[in-house]
Amino acid sequence: MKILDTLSKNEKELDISSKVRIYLCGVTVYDESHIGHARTIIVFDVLRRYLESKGIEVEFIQNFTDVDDKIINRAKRENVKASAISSRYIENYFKDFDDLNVLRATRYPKATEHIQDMQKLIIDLIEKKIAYVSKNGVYFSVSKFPEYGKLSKKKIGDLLAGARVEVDEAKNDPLDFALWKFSKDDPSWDSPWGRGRPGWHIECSAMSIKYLGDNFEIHGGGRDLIFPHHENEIAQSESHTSKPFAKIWMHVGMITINNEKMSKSKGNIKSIRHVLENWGPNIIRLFCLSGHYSKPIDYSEELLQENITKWRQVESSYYEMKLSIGNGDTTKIENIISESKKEFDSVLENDLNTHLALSAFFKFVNQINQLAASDSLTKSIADVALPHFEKNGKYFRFNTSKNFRNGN
RNA sequence: GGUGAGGUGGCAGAGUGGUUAUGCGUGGGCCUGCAAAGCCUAUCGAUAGGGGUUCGAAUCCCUUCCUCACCUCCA
Repeated sequence: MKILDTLSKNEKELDISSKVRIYLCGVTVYDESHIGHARTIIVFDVLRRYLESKGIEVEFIQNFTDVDDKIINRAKRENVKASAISSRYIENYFKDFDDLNVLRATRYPKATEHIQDMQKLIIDLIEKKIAYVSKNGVYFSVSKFPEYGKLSKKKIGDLLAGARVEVDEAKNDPLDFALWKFSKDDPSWDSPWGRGRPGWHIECSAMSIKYLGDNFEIHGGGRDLIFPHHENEIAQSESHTSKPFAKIWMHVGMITINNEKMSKSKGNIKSIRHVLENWGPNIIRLFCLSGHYSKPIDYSEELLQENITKWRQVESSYYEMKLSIGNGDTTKIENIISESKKEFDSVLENDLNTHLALSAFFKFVNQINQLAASDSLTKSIADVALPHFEKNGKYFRFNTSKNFRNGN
């Protein structure tokens, strides 16, 4: 299987010689998840299901960032502990994503439960003189990692010219980023350097290495994480292990509304709960998979509506197969299925092109509906076609059986 | 300003040198008590503009314009 690797800018062959280890940067749990989160996670869900369907073992780790300024601010505003906020939205997360039929990850490590692991990593970086302690915390010294910028293709000089880096006299260099921030407020832990909390990026380095090792197969997330988050993760992790961090960096495009990124500040967020209530899980999954994962998808009623039409066709074919009777020749359907399988696999093997995979599936569905319309869909055909239908459907994890009023 | 990704029919989305797939939409028809769904059939492009390479370009090169993302937290 080939996957577009952000770092090398090439499609790279996924190593399936043994278990495939995937680390996906999850969400910061300070509010409801939105449809953009859903897209990234659904794309990885399909990747994972596809690999597993091929008999490949997948270890899938997805973190929760449960220590963060946004969580702390919200906790202050509501006058509760930060942990109350994060546990509320973790619960919320599982509710949303279970309803979206996303398989649970192998493990959901939380930042707050890996403070020791992060501190160990920071200690190592300080010993290597790549990190330093200053007035406000511990910082990573970007100048000690010559390859800094290799993922996002940024040059250090350009970054400085951007002049948007925060000015902080406690840092040796404006580009340096925090590994540990001193603070005595609510979520804080003792450390060799003083009480405080971890910086954002260090958790993913510490947890991915802990659970997946130094050099795992795929590290993923939304495109917006490329810089600075993943860039910083590479700097920390590779400085620590002296090995290439992830073999493939896979980034999922943004969901936009009127061609603008969904974001809190623009107030154009569509929460998963909202979309779920209005359209349901199948339509959301179809919508999220309707374009290539690396490109943006524009959220619109029109596109969702189109997916409703498609979903009805799928439902209809399932219903027809379930209700079919009689015997008949199955060679034609066997050929259709074998074509469909071939096409389905080959487009997914080619950088997980879910849009084309869905096309292959819809083509098959349409064939079934044609047979049904001409009264030639027999039970013997359905017996051959249903397993294929269900297998395809499983990759996308559509909810079928529940929805059929006349289903057996 | 820097970096990256793009600009293909009303919309979505393939196609990396040789009849511009496919789906949605739209028109007509079949089916149906009506509608929806389903099925059949028809229908649309001068592939952002301009130059170049070539027998031949959406596809390669140059150039102009436009869009988005990242450069601050972000899936």
